[in-house]
Amino acid sequence: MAKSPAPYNIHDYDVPLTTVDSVLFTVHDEKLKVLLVQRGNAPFAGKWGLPGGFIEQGTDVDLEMCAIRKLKEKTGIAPPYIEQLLSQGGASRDPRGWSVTIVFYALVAHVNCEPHIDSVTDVQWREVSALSAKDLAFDHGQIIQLAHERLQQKALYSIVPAYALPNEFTFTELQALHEVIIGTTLEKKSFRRRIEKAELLIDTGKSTVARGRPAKLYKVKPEGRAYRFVRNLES
Amino acid sequence: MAKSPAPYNIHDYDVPLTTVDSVLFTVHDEKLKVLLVQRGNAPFAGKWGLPGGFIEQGTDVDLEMCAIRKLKEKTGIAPPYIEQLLSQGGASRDPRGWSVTIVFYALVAHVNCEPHIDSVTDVQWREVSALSAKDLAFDHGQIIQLAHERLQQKALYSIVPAYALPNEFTFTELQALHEVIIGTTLEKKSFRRRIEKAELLIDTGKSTVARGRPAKLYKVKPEGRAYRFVRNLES
DNA sequence: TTAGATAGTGTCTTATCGCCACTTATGCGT
DNA sequence: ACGCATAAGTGGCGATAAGACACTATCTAA
Repeated sequence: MAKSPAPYNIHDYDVPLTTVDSVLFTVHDEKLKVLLVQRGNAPFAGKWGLPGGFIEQGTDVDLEMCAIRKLKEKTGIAPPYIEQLLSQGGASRDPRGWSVTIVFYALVAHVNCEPHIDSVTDVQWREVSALSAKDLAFDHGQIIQLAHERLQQKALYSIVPAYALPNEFTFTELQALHEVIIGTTLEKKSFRRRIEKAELLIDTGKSTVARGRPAKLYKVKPEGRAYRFVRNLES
Repeated sequence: MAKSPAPYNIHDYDVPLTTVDSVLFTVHDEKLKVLLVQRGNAPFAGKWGLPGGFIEQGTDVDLEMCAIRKLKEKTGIAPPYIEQLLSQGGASRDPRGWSVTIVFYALVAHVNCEPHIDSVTDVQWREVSALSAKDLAFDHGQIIQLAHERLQQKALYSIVPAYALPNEFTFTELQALHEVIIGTTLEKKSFRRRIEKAELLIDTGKSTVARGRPAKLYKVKPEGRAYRFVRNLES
């Protein structure tokens, strides 16, 4: 327990193996998907797990920046939305010993990272409803389920899921997205009333051109990003 | 980056100084209070901070159990309610280097730990509204504020604050507690409607004896503890 | 010009919430 | 013993919000 102030030695403390992982969601083909990475090293080599890893003490200024760095490496871009989910830690979740993971969940538009992901083989979008916890590394199956439940709450009470859409989107697209996340249909009028009351969207003035009546295009208000925002990809 | 499976050496990894801290709330004299501990060692020796510390890898099975152990050491009992708040981590929050703290918040009835705390000098209940962030160790002032905000949400939408009361309590006591937490008054009828609809309380059949009409005594349903519960102190 | 398709609105009904007065049940002072 | 002060608990009205669903609006394609 000798403790000289300046020279800090990690061996003075009973410190667990600490990592940062993220559950990155997107929606494609009307299905909710999550980004998984095939592990190259033990433990769980060859299995698929969440993107993440060790903190780089010289690079990462805080936990969120660490999570963003890892996601950027795997997808090519920083996600427009990220938030801390929870931390899991215990003696038995990693065969190497006591470990802790700080988990974030994040959203990204599928189109914005498709090219980068298509170019590698060890990173894939996987449908959430088709995942089996026992096929995943560590306790990542359970963590994904927790993240999904949190995202479902967000879909019911906020417009956070909008960050899984391109910058400009229609009301109908947003509703369809929310429906995919929560797994049921929503009333059109009620949905619109709720979103309008929140006043978190800006009418861009533009409209879609397609079969049927044109739909107004909206984007998320910058102030709507009261939660910590990451990077502004809009013009 | 050499990685032999079995022998695990902490120095192979860039691991931060990881600790577990808790924000333990109670209510006494119609004021919301939080448990603080005076630090004996550097950094911030002499300053007051949250109860917590390093994980004991041989003792603690997971993060929550670690938090409970620390609280038991300081108060003499395990809190009837505890939940993870968030994790803070960064390069500059601890002068010793990159550090992470996993923070829990918890509730306890003041009467249940008063004797133990009165017997020591380095543990105190401190009024939340009278705290100044700059007088506290690390970023603990900011963390307490976040915990308070979370508790306020719980007071508006759940009966979690009930765990800061003795096992049996009246509706009026519960309402007064919620009012202290959120800092405003609540409508009696609306409050009762909300609590009754949730069906999380059991009528004990007993009543108070005092001036005025006797009040029914309730306790929290065991199933009301859908959130992870800690220890059942009731008979 | 019209049918089909999709966007967006009007409006009735139903549930919920804030509000406040009223009733109920006790202790206590005289 | 009686009524008054005190605190618990309820009734009920009007405002607001939420669900349901038919209706209108505006485009493309043939």
